[in-house]
Amino acid sequence: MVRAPCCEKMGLKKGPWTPQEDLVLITYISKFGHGNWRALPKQAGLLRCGKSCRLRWTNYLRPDIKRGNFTREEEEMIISLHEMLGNRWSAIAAKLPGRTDNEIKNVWHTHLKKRLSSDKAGNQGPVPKRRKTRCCDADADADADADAKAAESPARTSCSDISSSSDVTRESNETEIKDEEYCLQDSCLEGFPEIHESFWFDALSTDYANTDHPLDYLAAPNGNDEEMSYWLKVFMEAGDSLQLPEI
DNA sequence: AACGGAATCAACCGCTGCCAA
DNA sequence: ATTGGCAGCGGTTGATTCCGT
Repeated sequence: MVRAPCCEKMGLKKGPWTPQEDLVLITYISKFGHGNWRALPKQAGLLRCGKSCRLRWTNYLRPDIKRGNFTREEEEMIISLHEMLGNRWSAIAAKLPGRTDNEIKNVWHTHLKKRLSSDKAGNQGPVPKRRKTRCCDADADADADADAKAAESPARTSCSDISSSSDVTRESNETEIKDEEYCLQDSCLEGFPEIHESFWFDALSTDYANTDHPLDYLAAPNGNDEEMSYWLKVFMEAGDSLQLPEI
């Protein structure tokens, strides 16, 4: 097999995602889904490889992700599932709605492994000092909010269950678009113009820039499908010859 | 207040398996 | 049966944040 060139060699960006990139990705996937990760960044105007986009979406941006501290019950579940399944993090994540394999893997390595070893030694394991995501959960209240929001989410599926974003976007936006129409065959993508990265960035609102998380803005009281369409229109109208594709 | 070590977690790397040609 | 392209997975890394001194 021939390995695809790495992002760096292709002149693609690496490292932490900016809120602007997040918004571009969320907006694009909400509107068009992600049938083809490899084609997505180009179509959306992102200087990222498809792999990076997929990871960002599945581990961080999906609307059904449950953020905040793991509950004791979740931790116990991870431990027992790990006994059965081993390091099959995606399989474990499938049993824990709203949790990603990456997150579970991190928790295992940082908390649970230590706790287990200290339990075996007969100690009460050290209580995790903190768990704070970098841009979502500023404190415990935020954690609680995140949990509450997650609980309100109509249908949370695990990372592993998501092979197409259409489930998520459809349900969250209450649209009735069929899979065939929503999935990104190349023909579907043709309607979406290729946009230079700077175009999106220039079009961003300050409101969005002041939120902690892209979804905080998009999931705000007005954050619905119409909101998405509105922003897309704003973006499109900022350009000269760009048009919303027909879906 | 400043510093250094520890903890955390987002993101990357590289491999595997699946599928279509 | 073989090859190439892709998505997904698990391991690992490195930047950031926290906490104790």
